[in-house]
Amino acid sequence: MFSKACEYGLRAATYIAMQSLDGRRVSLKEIADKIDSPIAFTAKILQLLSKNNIVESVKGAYGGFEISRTQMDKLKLSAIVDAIDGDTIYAGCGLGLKECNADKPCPVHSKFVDIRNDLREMLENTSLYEMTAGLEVGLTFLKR
Amino acid sequence: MFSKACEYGLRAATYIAMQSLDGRRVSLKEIADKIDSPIAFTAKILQLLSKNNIVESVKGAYGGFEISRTQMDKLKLSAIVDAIDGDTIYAGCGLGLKECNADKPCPVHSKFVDIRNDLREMLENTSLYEMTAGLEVGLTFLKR
DNA sequence: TTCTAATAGGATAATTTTGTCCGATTTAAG
DNA sequence: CTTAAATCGGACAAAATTATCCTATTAGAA
Ligand code: FES
Ligand code: FES
Repeated sequence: MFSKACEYGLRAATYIAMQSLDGRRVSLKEIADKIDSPIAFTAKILQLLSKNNIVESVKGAYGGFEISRTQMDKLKLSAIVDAIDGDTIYAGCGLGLKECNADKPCPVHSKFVDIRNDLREMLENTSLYEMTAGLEVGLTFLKR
Repeated sequence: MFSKACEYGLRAATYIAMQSLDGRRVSLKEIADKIDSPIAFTAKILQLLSKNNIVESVKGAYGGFEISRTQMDKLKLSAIVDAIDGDTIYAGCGLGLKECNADKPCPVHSKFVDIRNDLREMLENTSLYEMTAGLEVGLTFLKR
């Protein structure tokens, strides 16, 4: 569904948000450990999220990553997916035609757009703050 | 969403089904041309579909690929996706945890399963025969 | 029987994605 | 000022996916 990079990005942002709620800035090392991701690869993804103003990065000693309380309310999952995977999910045709195009649709188009729209709506309506809700009380997990 | 291989497989099977409706057995070359796919790669995919009894292959001169009328009614898109991409779509977690597991769900699990189930149902309920309907009358396309 | 056109299948190559390494830079503490 | 801990960023490496090439095999037709 999403690329590995995007999956790591979603998990990382969620973990940062959760810790930011407690006022804790977190390091790359801690993030990679808590979401079970390759550390150097995760660094690249966090750089990208930082450039897209999705997470805030602080360099130097005692630095790390954080997300402000107001940001994690406004920030939807779609922003993260857009930043990492681009619009392939929304624009791509289910059968792999160059782009999805209702004027010259592929045979699954009408059924596929419904599913894709549901996915899009879910991503656009789910905030990072919501993502943290179950995590804190141990109902949901970012690693097993 | 699907791998390139799977997209080619779905398009190829659909084209074969459509031609089989007219009693025409089609060659690899024709298929690749009509669905705009790399010929040798498409050959691999058709081998796989043939081994999984999704298409029938006939070797030698005047050979090619075909799908019987009864088969294209029974055959659902899910069979093709299963054969090529396996169960990653159904079993995979939206955030990339090892497997999707309701007992230790990720933060998007509850929302994600609904979308994934819709996709699964669509694939399981759409027959290859249905796929050919719009194609013959020029309402849908396998290439642009 | 021989020729020809087709799929089968193994080996290999190119590309993309994923992942690692290392030095540069930044920043706070001592 | 020096040191230590952290991100940044470029180069590189590994793995997976996509794509190509070539030979073997098959089977119909002349
Ligand atoms: S054209 Fe294929 S999904 Fe829209
Ligand atoms: S556990 Fe993540 S989608 Fe089910």
